[in-house]
Amino acid sequence: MFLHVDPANGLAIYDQIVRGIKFAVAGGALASGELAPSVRELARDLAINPNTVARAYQQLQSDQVLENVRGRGLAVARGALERCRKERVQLIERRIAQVLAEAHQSGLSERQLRELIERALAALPRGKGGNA
Amino acid sequence: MFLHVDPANGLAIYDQIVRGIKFAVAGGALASGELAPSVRELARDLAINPNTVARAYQQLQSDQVLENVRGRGLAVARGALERCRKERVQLIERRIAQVLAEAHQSGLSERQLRELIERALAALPRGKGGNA
Amino acid sequence: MFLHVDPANGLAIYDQIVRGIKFAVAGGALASGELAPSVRELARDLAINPNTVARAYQQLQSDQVLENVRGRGLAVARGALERCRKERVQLIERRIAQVLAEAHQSGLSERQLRELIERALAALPRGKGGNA
Amino acid sequence: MFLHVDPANGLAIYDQIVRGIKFAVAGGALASGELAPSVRELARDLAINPNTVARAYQQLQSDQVLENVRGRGLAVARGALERCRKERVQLIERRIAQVLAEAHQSGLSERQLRELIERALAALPRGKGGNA
DNA sequence: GTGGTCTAGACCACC
DNA sequence: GTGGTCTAGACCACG
Repeated sequence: MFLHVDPANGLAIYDQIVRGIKFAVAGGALASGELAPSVRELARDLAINPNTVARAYQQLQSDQVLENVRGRGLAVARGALERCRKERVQLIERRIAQVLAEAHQSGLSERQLRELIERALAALPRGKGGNA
Repeated sequence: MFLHVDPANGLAIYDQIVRGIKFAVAGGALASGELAPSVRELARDLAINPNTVARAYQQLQSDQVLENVRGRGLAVARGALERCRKERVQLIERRIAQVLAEAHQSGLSERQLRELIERALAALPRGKGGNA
Repeated sequence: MFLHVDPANGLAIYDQIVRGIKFAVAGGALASGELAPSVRELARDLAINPNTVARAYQQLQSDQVLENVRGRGLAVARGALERCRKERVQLIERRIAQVLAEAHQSGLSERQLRELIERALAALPRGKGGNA
Repeated sequence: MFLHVDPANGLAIYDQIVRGIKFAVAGGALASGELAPSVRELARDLAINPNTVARAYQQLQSDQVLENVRGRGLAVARGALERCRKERVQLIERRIAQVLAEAHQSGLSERQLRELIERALAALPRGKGGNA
């Protein structure tokens, strides 16, 4: 399964699903035209309320990442790959900028910041990046 | 004034106050024993409800950053400086690690990440850090 | 209902709720994982304002006695039983020590003190203790 | 000085003064007819606000422990000794009963209670009791 | 003047 | 349905 959900994440569950699906599309795990897992199936797999999955899928439709294929389910929309890749970079870029700005404004010097960043980068699991 | 509040920040207002006071202590703007702005004064200055300030101050007391001096107001507690500095670094470290891990897990390579980070660092306002 | 509140107690209502819930956990009336009464329900039962209950529950969360289960309510946290038992004994021990020290310092002899204590113990309702 | 005040006691300062004076009378440190320290003197000695002392003295007058002697100050009233002794015992008795009842109701057995009490009694400073 | 508490009622996001 | 947040206004004790 390409999707994990952590109820204690702080982020809303439905939001984690939205992000998870978008990242799956951006990373190629879900190709254009392919069907996303059904609401019931995903809800069962993640052990969450189907309403929550439905809400996430609704937003993914309004974001034009998924589209309803009558009688078959929800498929990855045409053009979703580019949209998701762009959004992913934008999203991450914005969050990085925000966190760094906040940190800097709190009184830490850029030197101290770089040190923290290097430590964080060193702690990353190896060999997963670069698929997109 | 060493404190700003943005109601559209996503973060709760009372939480922004808590963080703001803690950062002010960590950065030396509020020294041990000094009185924090009174509930009513801060509420007036920030144009928010006194209860919201009171709630923030309440939490700051349970975090041992402020302490009640009966009839005079809330003073910065002994040991608050160290506590706030430690907490500031921990908080920022945790957020940086979280954002980078998320970004990396989303499929970006470390090289791409570094590029985004450099762009964000370059965009920081100069010459404010290093006070602590 | 395992919880009573007396507005004329001197102790703040929200504090009585905090203590009541902790004692309920310590005494086994609320087991780990079980949901505490909802804010609105408890407010209705105790005939007080929901905000007052919410405030108590807020503190119980920061004390790691309750934890938020999104959309379902507040559940007794893991480890809350031990925490509450320990705290109960500490709290009572501290109060007893404080009262006795005060009494002794006020000029009563230990003999007089013991007499008062025996009278108080004799006045206790029988057969309720010993559950923990 | 027969009087100590602890601003971090939780108990209001003026109340600590009231109790302190009453206990001083009950214990014989202040005899009937003797003058209590002046408001200014006591305020200086305890490093507190004169208003606070004045408030305590006001209550002591309404409790008939002190009485105004025109031009000389506040003297211990006739009959104050008996009144204070009685009140002292009542006060302590009530507090002991309350604490023990609370403790017992919280789920502790009488055996556990006795153990806590013995520990507290053992921790008392020796040889001060019995003056009254 | 200070903070502490409580009530009342509103709006929000989430499940 | 759940809790979380904010506003508004009142009353209290304390110094």
